[in-house]
Amino acid sequence: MTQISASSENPAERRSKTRIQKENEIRILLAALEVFSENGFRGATLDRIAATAKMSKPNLLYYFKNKEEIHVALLTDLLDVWLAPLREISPHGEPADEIGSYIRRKLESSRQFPRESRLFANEMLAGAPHIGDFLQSELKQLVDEKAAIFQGWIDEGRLAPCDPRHLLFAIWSTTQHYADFSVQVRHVLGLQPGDVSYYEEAVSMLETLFLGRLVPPASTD
Amino acid sequence: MTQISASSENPAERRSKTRIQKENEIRILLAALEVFSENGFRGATLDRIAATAKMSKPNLLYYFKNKEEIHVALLTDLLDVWLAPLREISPHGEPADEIGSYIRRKLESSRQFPRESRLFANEMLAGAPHIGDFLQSELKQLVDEKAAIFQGWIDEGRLAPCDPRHLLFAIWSTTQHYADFSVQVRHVLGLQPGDVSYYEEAVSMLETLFLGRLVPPASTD
DNA sequence: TATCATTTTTACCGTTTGGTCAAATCTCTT
DNA sequence: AAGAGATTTGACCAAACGGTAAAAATGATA
Repeated sequence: MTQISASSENPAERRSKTRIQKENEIRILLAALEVFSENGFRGATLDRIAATAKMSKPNLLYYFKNKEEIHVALLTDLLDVWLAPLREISPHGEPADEIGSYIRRKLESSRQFPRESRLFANEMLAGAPHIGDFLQSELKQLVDEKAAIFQGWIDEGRLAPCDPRHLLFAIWSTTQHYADFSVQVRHVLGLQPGDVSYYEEAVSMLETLFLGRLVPPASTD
Repeated sequence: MTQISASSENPAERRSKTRIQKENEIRILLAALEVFSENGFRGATLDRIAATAKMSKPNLLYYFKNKEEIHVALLTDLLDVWLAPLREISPHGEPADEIGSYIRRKLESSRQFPRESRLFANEMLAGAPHIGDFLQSELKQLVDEKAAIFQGWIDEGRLAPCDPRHLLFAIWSTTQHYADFSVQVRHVLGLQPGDVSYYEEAVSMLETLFLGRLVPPASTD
């Protein structure tokens, strides 16, 4: 159903979680994901989360001590999902293979977890008040590491000279766009609300863009 | 200072706007842009907007009859800014020139109007409740028109075969990313809060990506 | 089935929110 | 300098907000 892990520890000092506790924490996190990802932290309300979870507000607060704790629990789960595709980039493969499969993993992640992607986007737009530290430490470190791999390829002439970190930005933005701006994508393509058929076209476009030559040299005839 | 036009008509049936009216509407819209772009529509409050505009809340509501009217006024101004760079794409230029200058215009727009970009992004994440019509009609129409230009270039072999609308998505996402996710960009690059020096690198990266050949064919030696 | 811990609900609290109203103040014109 | 219209404010309201307390209901276990 989802990767949400119910890893909070609110009804504190409990040895192990009861059946009901595990179920309800997941129900709450799923509802909160829905609400936070659409309205951001400030725009979300406990009443809406409780209603979405089909649960009374005080009952919800029995499992999480306040609004922020729910948000943090969601973001914590999210960051693993976010980093996973990036970790897999290997220095040993061909640049085209590595970049290609990274794009496919990110697109797949967008398709599978659009709400998680929008949750992340909302946090960014708000200035990353809750995950600023993560961005500066964990993410920066991983980016530096992977950027070094790209730089190695550039030095060997296997990748066009470019700023590797900006290459990553380009991959992130193009792939996440299909989750974060799905409304726009659907409206422009004239698709129905639930329709996500555009993902196949997206794969093809981004492979052309990142791996092929989009614009051939101008002919002079 | 900005392109905000103070084009609302709230203190209704007034023939022409007074000096004070024009000034205050702009003050309000600037403050609202600040607040809406960070927190989205639901996350923004009239109190915060009023405080940012250094104005009492009832005074603010003297100029705009409610929260939504301010938001709509902002979005209306915004859509012109958003479309402007797209309108300029001409079928008569070289693909590389047209796409290249479109990218530069969009990046420049991101640098000049980051808050407008985030306002737009917030509206998308919330499911475009206020500009769904615009997306389906005006934007779709313009996209279809420009996509036809791209398709013409593809048919003439001057552009790699690809879905032109997805090419536009790729340009939008990569360029807007620098405004919408500027926090992430800065944290990953290790820059200070106000620093937007990365825009030059961005231009260079996106020109390589869209106009050059990023990944050369694998050598077999 | 009695017991105890867990879970859920009802009733509530103080604050914030979007918004109104009427009185007070200011600005512009004459 | 006076009057009319434009602007601003303080006081207020009902609803929504995040959150609490304690009792009631349920579940697990013996």
